Amino acid sequence: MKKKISINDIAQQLGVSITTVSFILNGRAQEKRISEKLVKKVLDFVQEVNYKPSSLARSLRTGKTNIIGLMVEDISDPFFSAIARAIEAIAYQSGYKIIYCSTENATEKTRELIAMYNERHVDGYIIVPPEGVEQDIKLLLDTGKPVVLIDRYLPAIDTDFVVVDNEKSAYDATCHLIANGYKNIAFVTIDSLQPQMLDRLSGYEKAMQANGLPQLVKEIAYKSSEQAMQHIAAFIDRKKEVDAIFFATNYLCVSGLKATAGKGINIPQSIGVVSFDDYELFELYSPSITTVSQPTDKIAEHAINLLISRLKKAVSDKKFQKIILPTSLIVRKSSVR
Amino acid sequence: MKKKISINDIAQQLGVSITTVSFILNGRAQEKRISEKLVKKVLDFVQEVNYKPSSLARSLRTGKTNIIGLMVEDISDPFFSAIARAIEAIAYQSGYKIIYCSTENATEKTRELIAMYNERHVDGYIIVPPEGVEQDIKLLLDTGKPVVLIDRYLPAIDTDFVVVDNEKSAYDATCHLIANGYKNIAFVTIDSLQPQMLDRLSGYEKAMQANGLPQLVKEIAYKSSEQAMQHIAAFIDRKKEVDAIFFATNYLCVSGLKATAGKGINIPQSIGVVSFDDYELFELYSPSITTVSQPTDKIAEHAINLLISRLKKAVSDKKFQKIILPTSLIVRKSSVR
DNA sequence: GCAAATATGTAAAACGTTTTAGCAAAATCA
DNA sequence: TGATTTTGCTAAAACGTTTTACATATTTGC
Repeated sequence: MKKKISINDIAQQLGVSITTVSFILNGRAQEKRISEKLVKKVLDFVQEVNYKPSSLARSLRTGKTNIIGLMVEDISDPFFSAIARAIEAIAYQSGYKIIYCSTENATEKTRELIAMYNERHVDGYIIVPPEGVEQDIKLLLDTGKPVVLIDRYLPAIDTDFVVVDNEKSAYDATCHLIANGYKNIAFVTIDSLQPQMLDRLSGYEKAMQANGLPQLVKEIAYKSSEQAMQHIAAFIDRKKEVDAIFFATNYLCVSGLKATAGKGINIPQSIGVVSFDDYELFELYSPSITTVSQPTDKIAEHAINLLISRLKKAVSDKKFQKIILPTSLIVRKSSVR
Repeated sequence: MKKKISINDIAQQLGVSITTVSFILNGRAQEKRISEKLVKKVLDFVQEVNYKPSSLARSLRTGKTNIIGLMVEDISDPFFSAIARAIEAIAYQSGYKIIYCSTENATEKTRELIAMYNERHVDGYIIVPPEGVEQDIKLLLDTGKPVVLIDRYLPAIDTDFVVVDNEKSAYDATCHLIANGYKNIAFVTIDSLQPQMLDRLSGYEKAMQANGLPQLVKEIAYKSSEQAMQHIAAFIDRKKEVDAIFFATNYLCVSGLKATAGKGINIPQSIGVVSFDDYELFELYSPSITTVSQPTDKIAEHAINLLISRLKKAVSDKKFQKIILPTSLIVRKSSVR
């Protein structure tokens, strides 16, 4: 079993000092007036023995790890995995690595994960925050670690965030259903106080109100896909008057489709459907499902660039950026009759 | 901005030595005969100031990071993300953290990622290997880092792996189509020499041969979902005699469904469909798609337990485990007529 | 020919842990 | 009482870097 080589070995074998090797490897040779001859000698040798500095030791010394912690709700949700991959790609180009994890929207798990990331000395965070982690995030900010929130923000926390215009998006989507002749439009959401959910609800409510239509909101306590399906099925059975459903998230819509699939309900004739968050399934489903599509690439781009710019300048100008992006309504068959 | 507290601060403020604090925190107090009184005093103080040891410093000293590198082909593919989440869950329970990334099945990217993980001193690896990374993996093994391969193995590398019985699975799935009266069954796969793909092909070939049926294999050079769709569409147009398609991966099948959707082709009447790898879409699609379902939980469980057991015992008994798991055929409407 | 400036490099501290080897005081023994 | 053992704790090295502050040789200026 081979032993890893260290900067010390390099220095010894070449008969120079560790300092010199370090300067050369960090591109400070000219500044430190190391002769070109020696620079070449060292670089060649380093190449030859395939020496890689220990990032552990380097981080210990510099206090920087070049690692960004990314915490999303569920890495297997296509919306979040799309964002994650986009963020990763940009970060790599700037020399940052991403380590990600799924919070499952659970407060306790998230707090533990934050503690773990903090312990691992990640340089900065991009977080999709569940409720109840305000104190933990404040702690990060207090210790000088930049935090960018995405998908939703925490009203109590003053920091950068990137979200979409949830209220307007929901308003527009609801109006689209109304324009297609639907009148008894139900809004199916999760029982959560998170701002993005409240904004979507508010958009729906305003649209219905503006059109003098009755509001019908169903909150699901999301435990599992199976349970959600049953609750939605029961809801549809009970509320015969409903002629359209606006699902507040993609996974609620999937559960909803499973619920209707069993009943032989005709979409879009007997019930119109619109969902938040696009998904490959919605494009291929029969009928295809109309969705509010979030600009995942833009979200990723803004978030990571914002974070990197914070990391670059040690100065923390207290001007936090609150970025609100527009969505696009992708009209498919499920909402047109 | 608060400063992080170190073991040194603890020791100073309590008027004891660093060594003592370290022993107590590592649960070696009794062994080292530290008085209970002092133990309590230290633990209380540590709790009070919420001290967390620097994992960087610890890792530098011990050579262990308690981090496992997980490299899958595409973290946004539901098959891989399911495995990733299961692995993560088990690893956490044993005190290991997972950092994952997507190789995109690209040799160069994977080699860079391996180098990066190595540089970060991860303790062990779980890898879905693309072609051409044999040397890099051999290097890891030579430096004493355990590596478990999943989904596929590398014939040239002797190490642990967990795969499914691809040949038998493909054989059975093909026989299922044959039993339902399909005769001109095409096998659509990617142009890859990876063993799991060759095994699936081989299973198809043997089944067709055993039943005296003509073989028709279409290899797609997978670049993008869009391109794959066009190639499959062209293939279907050209080969009018084909009455069933067996897709070798889930993403090929999705492209295939997009291709047929445009043509008004009737599944399962005019063309039967079976896919490798289950997927939520396949359950909800009309008609629902028959799939070869891989036991993602079992794969994850075996892989992580194998790796952890290697990490626990420094002894490397050269007996590598080659685990081959069975799949299950989930029969849905797309293949029954 | 001598001081000053420049060129080329290095010693050593620091980052925050773990761990080996050992020391002083108290307790036990004979 | 003096030798030995036990108890309770600690000094210092090591892990592999970065960086500050300085050292030595050579060249330049006059």
